[in-house]
Amino acid sequence: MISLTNFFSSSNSTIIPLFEKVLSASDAGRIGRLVLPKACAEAYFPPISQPEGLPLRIQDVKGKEWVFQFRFWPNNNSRMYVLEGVTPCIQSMQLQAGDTVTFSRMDPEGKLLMGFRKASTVKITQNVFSTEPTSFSAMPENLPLMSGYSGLLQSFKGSRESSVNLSSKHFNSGDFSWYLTEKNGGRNADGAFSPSMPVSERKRSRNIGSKSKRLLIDAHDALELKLSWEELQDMLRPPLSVQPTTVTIEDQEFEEYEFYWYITDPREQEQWAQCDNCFKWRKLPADYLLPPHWTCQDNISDHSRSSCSIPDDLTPRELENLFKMDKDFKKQRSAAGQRITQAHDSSDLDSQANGISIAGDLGEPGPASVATTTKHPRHRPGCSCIVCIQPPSGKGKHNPTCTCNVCMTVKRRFKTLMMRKKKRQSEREAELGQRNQLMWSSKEETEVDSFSRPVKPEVDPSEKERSGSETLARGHSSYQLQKLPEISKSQLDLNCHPNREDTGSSHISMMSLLQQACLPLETYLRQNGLTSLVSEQQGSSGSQGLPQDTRESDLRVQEDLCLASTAQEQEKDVPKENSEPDQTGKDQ
DNA sequence: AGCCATGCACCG
DNA sequence: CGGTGCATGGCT
Repeated sequence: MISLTNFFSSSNSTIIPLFEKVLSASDAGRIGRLVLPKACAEAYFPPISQPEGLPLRIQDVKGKEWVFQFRFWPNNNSRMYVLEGVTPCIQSMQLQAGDTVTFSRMDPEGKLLMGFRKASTVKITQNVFSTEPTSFSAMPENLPLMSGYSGLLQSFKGSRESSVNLSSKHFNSGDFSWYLTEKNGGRNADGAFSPSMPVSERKRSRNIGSKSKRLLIDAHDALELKLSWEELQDMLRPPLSVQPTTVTIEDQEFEEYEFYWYITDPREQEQWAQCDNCFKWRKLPADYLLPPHWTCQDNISDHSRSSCSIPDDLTPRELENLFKMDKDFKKQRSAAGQRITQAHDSSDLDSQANGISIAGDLGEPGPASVATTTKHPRHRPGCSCIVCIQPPSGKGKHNPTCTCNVCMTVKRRFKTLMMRKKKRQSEREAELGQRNQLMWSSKEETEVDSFSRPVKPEVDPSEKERSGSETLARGHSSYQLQKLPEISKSQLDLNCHPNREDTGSSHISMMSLLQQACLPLETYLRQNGLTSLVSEQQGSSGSQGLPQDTRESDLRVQEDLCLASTAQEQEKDVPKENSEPDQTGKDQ
């Protein structure tokens, strides 16, 4: 079983997916030469000026280290980059033409890693690097990494029993640490391979090639790549040994697991759970797997709050913030979903087949993808309906009367949230009635509007560093928070499309509530602390000056949490270099 | 026009 | 004859 604590524990290594290559017949053939996409080779492998190149040490998924000769041939006025001596490696992986090899780098060591993906199956075919604790960066370096990253994610999913760290702290865009691989030369490769190249592979390989053209995108854009927690949820699956209960409702299949799996923000140390009896919120360790039915008595982690008679851990203000975050978060989430969709090259069959949703380049336009989520055939990456959010690969629609764990949890939490919201609203109205009767009609709206102004003129210096794409997402923050009466009157729709709510209708979906209920409340509720954290990390960047009580500030932090915190870290770690397109990979 | 899969000549 | 380096041509 996955331990999220371990999953997100501190590790000093981060895996940076680099690129992938669909093996051609030539690549998989007995010649032992793997043609590298030129852009990938120049971007991610050490620069070579001589055709002889240099040996590259690359560790495969089993931990075995291979040494390939990375070199090029003059070709016309250009170069053809190849890896020589790949045959034994490809043999050991039992790869053939059409299969995909992925290249990654483990930082800060700079160690090169390679994985693979079989073309014949969408299923998991490999284990992730098993020799030592590793981690995935939550932020691939740039867009073309997507497919490679998906391969790694697939790798990860194949090793769900192991502890893998997801960390973005050590990401260092543009920093190529090749010294290790270059210093350790020597070839140990030879052998043969049996090719069986499907005709279609040509086209697929070309797709990879076309993607590689985007390798050298602005490094700043690369910083915008990140993996949202929703997509992280995609990575989390119950162990294979866990068999879901399959239920068919309205011709749709459901998978229900005993536990409702959900992931918490690793940057948070807690999650929130609500008592089934008293509806109080309790703070729980982040790695606690919340069962569908939970009461204060189950709060074994904090005996001082293991009784319904003990006051709520959740303060009214926190709850208030939670609601105010809702709409904005949906906007952000929707925008992220679109970016995910854009990031999916529609011609990349493998990526589609994998259904890996990765928040990719935020600004680069791309062809609309037809890729669906792994959760629901009609949904798309970024969809945040209950089906797609449901971590354990839930399928199909949940109808309003569904009593599955997920729905029950959401409904329960929704109920309590509604109660609290109503209570708070009535309190406020009563208070306002004493002050000014004229405020009756638009109290809530006024309050909301005061919190939902578009981006302030004064901008956090750190935000100025961000790309326009993120600014765009940020600009979507002019949200319209649903008002409680509308929520109350609305039909709960577990399958509402996220975008649909942005139309401003009174329609409210369970999706938004699920976001509140399923995602760690700490993410929403600890803005101040996180704001402080950001301030600390950025030192004298000036963000400390932001009033922590400002909702917009909170909202930005909220967005940062979901989309930009890693980028902030990058900016902190590499303040200058990352603002320029990376040229280190260029040939000298 | 550039990339890349693959053909093929040359060389040991 | 197999490996190496380069050339060719399809494809985008």
